[in-house]
Amino acid sequence: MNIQDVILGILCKQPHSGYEIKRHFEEYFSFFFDASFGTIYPTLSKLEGLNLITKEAVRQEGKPDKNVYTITEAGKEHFRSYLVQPAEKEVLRSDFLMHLYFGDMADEETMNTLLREGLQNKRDMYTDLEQKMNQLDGKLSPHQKLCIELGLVQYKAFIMKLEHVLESSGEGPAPS
Amino acid sequence: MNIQDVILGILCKQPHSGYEIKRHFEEYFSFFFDASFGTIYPTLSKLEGLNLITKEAVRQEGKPDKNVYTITEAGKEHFRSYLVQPAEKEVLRSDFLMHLYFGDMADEETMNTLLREGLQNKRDMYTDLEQKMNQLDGKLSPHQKLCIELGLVQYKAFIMKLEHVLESSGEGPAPS
DNA sequence: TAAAACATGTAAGTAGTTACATGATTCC
DNA sequence: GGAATCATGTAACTACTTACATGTTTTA
Repeated sequence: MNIQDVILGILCKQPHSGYEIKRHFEEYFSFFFDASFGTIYPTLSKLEGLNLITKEAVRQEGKPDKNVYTITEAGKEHFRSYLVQPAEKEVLRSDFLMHLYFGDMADEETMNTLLREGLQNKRDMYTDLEQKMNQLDGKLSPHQKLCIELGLVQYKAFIMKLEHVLESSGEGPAPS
Repeated sequence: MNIQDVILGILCKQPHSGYEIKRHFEEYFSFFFDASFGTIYPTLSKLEGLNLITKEAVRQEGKPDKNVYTITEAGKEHFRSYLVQPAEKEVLRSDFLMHLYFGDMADEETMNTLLREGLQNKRDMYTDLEQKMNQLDGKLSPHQKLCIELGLVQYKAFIMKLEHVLESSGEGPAPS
């Protein structure tokens, strides 16, 4: 998986500008993928050069003009070949877990802060994702809904485990 | 968090060669961090140049010689300053979820394979991690054990959700 | 009139991977 | 003698991020 595949996937459904693609990343799958404008725009140029998408300038009222990209038949074919490949290994990079792993070298105060902030952070992520699912409910395919639900159950498991640990460590109940 | 911090953290406990550091990555935290030899060796040279670690050639019997690196006081100080920083945002990159998200564009057979392979993959990861925890039980600090447990509960939640989905999709019970 | 949102793009740098290259030593 | 493991390193490349640069339009 690289950004090219993801952009082609988004454009399969309907044409979008680079700005809209970035919004799509944030709205629909920020929890398992992200990319910056610094990658999106050059990638769109590259895909256009490969004739996998075409560009069209669109004037807007009340907003600056935008470049809207449409996928070509070759682009769709390219995306289909991505889709039937086996999924690559999932990669997690967690600075929280790294801090926790080396926790014995830090003082108790630092570790308490780490755990509390880690817990609050996951609670916020859970709430955001849940809200997103409720807002988007009608627009989501069953597959897309499952994506979000898989995120939610994993967050929930993490939260419950950490709450349990904080509760039984003599710090009193973790505040909700 | 970058590789430098992680290597310094490992060397805080005891001196290691580059090869041993790679083994440590694989054994103790492959599920939330990884790095290749192509990064480890240049990073060790760089850390040595910064006087954060020192190198010593060690002859071994029955094995090739190795370069063993020891952390300096400056290196320890550097690592401590990493440890008290707030943890960076966790990053997940999941090709499985991306495939699932675009599932409507694939046929049923492809999606079934994806879900089954995704489930089996997580089950394998769960088993590996569980085995590791049991093997390492005596060597692990409570913090380190919690790291692994947080991994396990999240894997478990993913597995249970996917099993439930596969069971109720008329495909018969998912094989264990 | 300033901030926020919309919109596009580039340049420099970071942080890594993969593949290559080499060699010792052990075990089957 | 060949595979596996131990061991180190480099070169080319990939894939990004961050910061910079610019400009429009709306909203408070």
